[in-house]
Amino acid sequence: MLKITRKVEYALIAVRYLEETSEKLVSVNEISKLHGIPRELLAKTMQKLASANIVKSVKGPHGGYKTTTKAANTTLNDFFEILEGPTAIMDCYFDSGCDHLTSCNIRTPINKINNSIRNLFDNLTLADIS
Amino acid sequence: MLKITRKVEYALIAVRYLEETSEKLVSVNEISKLHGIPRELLAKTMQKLASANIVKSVKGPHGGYKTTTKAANTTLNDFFEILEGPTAIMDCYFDSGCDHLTSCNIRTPINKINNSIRNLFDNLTLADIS
DNA sequence: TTTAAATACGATCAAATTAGTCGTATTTAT
DNA sequence: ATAAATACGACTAATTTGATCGTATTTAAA
Repeated sequence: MLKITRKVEYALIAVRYLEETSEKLVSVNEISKLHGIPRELLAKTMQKLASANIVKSVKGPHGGYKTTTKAANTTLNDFFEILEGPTAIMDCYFDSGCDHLTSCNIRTPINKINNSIRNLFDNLTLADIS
Repeated sequence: MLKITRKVEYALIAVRYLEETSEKLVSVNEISKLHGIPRELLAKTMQKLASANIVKSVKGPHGGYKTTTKAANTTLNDFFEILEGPTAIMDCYFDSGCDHLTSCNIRTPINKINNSIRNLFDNLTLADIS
């Protein structure tokens, strides 16, 4: 519970590395070798960041990624959701295929926890945690 | 990521049910049937809460559980840790069997996220989310 | 214009975590 | 004695997460 996934870990590592070497294009290969991250997994992660405009991708030889201006201001909530879909402490929050809704006595607690976490991550940007 | 586990879910349901019917002893059987929770799993969960003094157990016929005075003031952090062990967003926080420590560029971010979450859950009690 | 280095993306396999079950022991009111 | 309850460890099943593979696409440079 409450562990971040590898995807998020790798994405954080990559974004921070890109910020350090800003301007220059950096390939997945380089990051993967330097930080001992499985290449293909990092590649997919970068693709998600690219389609959310956190990083810009350039194909072809000497291609790679660099951060966009958007990167630093991205909230943790957005960052997490880009990589793993909606953030919620329980699935019933979205799915609502729960059988026990009538007898459910933890809706209020779950909502409160949820809102607290969301509020926390909505107010922390990547820059804030650097 | 950031999902609560069934153990926590079941524990919350049980504690809230016990609070409603306070004073009276309630058996695992009753809670499990009423809320459609696997009996044995709930039983183990209650045993953890009992050994942490969140609830008091009474054995024998007409035995069961009831909440202690400690229950309502328990922080979410304690509650989660009783059920699942130390809360941290990454294992390297404890294990520190990480190979990449020298090249690790996300220690600061991880620490900041960790502290934020811990701070959040240290300042929310079971009573607060009711 | 071919080649090689890069991203893009879906499918599949492996590993780890979480959820649930089972068996047996212990306590205790009746 | 018996039955209803908690206590607890071992085991199995299901789900989620992590990693790999194959193939397509783009594009700089020989």
